[in-house]
Amino acid sequence: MDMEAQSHSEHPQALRLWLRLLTCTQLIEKQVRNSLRGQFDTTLPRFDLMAQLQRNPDGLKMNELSRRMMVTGGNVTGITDQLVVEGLVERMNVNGDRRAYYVRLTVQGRKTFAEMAKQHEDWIVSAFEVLTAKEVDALYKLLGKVKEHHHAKLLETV
Amino acid sequence: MDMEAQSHSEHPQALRLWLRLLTCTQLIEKQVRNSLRGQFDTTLPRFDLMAQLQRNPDGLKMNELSRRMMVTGGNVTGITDQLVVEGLVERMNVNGDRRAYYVRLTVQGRKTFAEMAKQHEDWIVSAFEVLTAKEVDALYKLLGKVKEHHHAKLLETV
DNA sequence: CAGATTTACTTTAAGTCTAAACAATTGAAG
DNA sequence: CTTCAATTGTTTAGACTTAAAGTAAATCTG
Repeated sequence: MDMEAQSHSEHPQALRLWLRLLTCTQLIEKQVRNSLRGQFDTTLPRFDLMAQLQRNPDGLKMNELSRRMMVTGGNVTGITDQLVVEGLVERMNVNGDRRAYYVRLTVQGRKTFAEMAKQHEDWIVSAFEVLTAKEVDALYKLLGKVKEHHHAKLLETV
Repeated sequence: MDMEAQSHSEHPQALRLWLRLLTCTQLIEKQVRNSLRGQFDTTLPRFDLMAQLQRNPDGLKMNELSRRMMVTGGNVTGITDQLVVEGLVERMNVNGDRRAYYVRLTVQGRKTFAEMAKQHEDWIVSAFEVLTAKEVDALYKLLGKVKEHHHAKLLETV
């Protein structure tokens, strides 16, 4: 029993697809959240922020984090504050711009994230292990079209 | 620039797929949230709850709503309270069980939801209009496998 | 039928997220 | 140089979400 249960047959196929897409994402996301909490006593937003920093060892400015994580700046402020208190990330001044700073992983942050990332990868691989390599690729391409279409629509009215 | 930007090539394809799945879902979901707020001054959770009730005209009990919406009971309590205040849903006693009640749409609720649902359907159809009917079907089936696999995994260890 | 367990729902505390208002700094135009 | 606009980040108010504890009613069990 979930979101897409009982989607009526008169609904266009697009609506059923949307409900299923949402259900799949939520199922996997909930499992990742629970595992992060149970095994590492942390949360998905914290993990996501650290993942961005792991990919950018020199650090990212707040607005860059905000853009990459697709959340508002105020949100990033709060999550960063917590990670700073936990000693996992640090704020560093930007030469020539006293408004901004770089956020980057501390040594402890890199170590902690590496452990989590390994587990996280296993969870994700497990979530899709039912698909063949070809199916993964097909799914990836189809979603790519949807994503590009969304992007194109945004530019349309500019 | 989004979540899946810069996913490193050494990451397994499953991880890239997950980031893209997440990105697609978030893009569409954010657009729906914004439109619901802008055009109807309401939120996605309120809409989702009303959508469940629309499909079940006789009403649903709180735990049924919770299961279908895949959120906790406490959450449903809060959303229902608001919709009751707004006159869009009502609580009705259940014969023979004084702990429970049915939640169902009021006349006003049905009317309001019908207007929103029409728009909502357009937004969703538009999100996937880039795909052919065959592609929609393929995507639907692939996600179905992922969903069933998740379900099967849960039963595994019982 | 009395006590214990389960079920249905609510409340609470804490984290997440947003939009909007705010503060500080930078940069550009006159 | 001065003013004005844009940029960077924070704060605030409000909604959503969860897990866990709490309340009340139903059900099971001896």
